[in-house]
Amino acid sequence: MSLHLYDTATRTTREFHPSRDGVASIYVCGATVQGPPHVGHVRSGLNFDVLRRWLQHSGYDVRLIRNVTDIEDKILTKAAEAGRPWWEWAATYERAFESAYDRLGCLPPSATPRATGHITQMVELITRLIERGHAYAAGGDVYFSVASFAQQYGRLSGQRPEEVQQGEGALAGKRDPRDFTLWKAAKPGEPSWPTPWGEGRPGWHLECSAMATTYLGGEFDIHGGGLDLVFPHHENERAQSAAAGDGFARYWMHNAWVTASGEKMSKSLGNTLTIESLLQRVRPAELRYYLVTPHYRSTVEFSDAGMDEAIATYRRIESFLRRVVQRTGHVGYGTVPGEFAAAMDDDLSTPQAIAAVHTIVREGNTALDEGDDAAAREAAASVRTMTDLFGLDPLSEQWSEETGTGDAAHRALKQLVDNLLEQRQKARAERDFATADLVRDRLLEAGVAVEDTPDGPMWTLKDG
RNA sequence: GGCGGAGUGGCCGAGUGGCUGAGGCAAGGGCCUGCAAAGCCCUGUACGCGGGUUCGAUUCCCGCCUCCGCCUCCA
Repeated sequence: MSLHLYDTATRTTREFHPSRDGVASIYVCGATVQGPPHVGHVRSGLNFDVLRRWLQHSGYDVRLIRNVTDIEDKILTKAAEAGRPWWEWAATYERAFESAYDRLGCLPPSATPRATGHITQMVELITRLIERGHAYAAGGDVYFSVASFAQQYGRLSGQRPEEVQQGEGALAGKRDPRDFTLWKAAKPGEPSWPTPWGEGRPGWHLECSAMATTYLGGEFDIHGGGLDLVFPHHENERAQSAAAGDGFARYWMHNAWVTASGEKMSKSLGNTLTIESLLQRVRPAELRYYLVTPHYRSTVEFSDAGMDEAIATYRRIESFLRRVVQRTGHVGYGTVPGEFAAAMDDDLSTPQAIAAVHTIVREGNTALDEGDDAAAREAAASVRTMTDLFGLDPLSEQWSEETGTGDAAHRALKQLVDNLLEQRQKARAERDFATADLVRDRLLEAGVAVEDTPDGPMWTLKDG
């Protein structure tokens, strides 16, 4: 089976055929950098990171563009309220998003273009639209004429052009309430750029069309983003680009929400959970496991119980790999079982793919118990590869406990613990279990959990 | 009002016209273990409600109930 993806535009699952052989081009709507990232924002980044990894594994040269919206009403408002320059505000949260993606193990996109760096391309796109009769300038603003594109408008989101309303309200120069803004005339004190229609700044949707085609060409493969972007954002992007004569995206993918108490997590509801606060109590890999394991089109109801379950499950996989390393030394990468590949090819059915991981983990544990080291190693190698496709390989540089602890400090700790464990082993050999247990309790108090295995004691840092 | 998604065992969460409700978590029993932990094995009266189609529906069709989302900035 080859890769099939659910396409929002056709509401069907279609076989993936890239526009250029061997290359997969993806444009993902990234962050509007107006505040700190929360779990929901990051879920989107994570979902598309998994898609990207799977495409790469399938042999594609992946071009992934994830934009940064760094000019927009809210950024201006919030920065003004805080008495800070808007560009500093945007840069601050852009770094916060970068850091969150990074800590959660997202591979860096091919590029992360900013809206403010592509004004020229936007002006050019507007010019094309005006020439073709799909846009008009009015008093320094420029609008897209929905009526001029009515036969295609609304198809992505299933709206009827007659029913559509844009939220922008009745602006002065708008000829039709359904029209939307491509370019906004500058108000006094606002940042602005010169254009043939006067000083102004980008409208909401224009930047994505301009950036996507700048980097990926007039026609590209996948356009992704959160479900809430389908209308009006993506509908309008598509209209702009198609009206300008570009083929634009061939597949539209949308990830579902992270909810809290049944409601969508959003800033306006004030029920957001920032990455910053979450990572104070869970390890990044565990949070990633929680967000990446459910299907990307299913809502994730965020809960502590759910998080705890993810932690327990991830640790089961992790401890299997640790056991194998302890027994047999370094474990490399292996092959992916057919069920795993089939699940991933079926619109990234991650729940079934992860079930395949668990099956191999169980088989590998059994092999360990039976002393079949070769089988255990093979299972472990397979598990590493599968989890790596989720960005979760517990033995990877990114997640293994050896990193991030500070080398000298970690070496010292390792030596101290190993010494104590040596003493404990001696006590155990002499059947002095009181001493052995005392050592174990002391270590646990210090945050080091010890487990005895047939291959000797294993220890891990207990967090929290 | 327009468009769309969802309701499966104690919990999370797949899936299918009948064969064994995938997988995980939790629980109970067992094996292993100095103890603990981990691991392995075994155990589970499900598919929101009411109709219909069918030899047979959780799965298809109709109606209803409940929850959620987009249509205003939003991943």
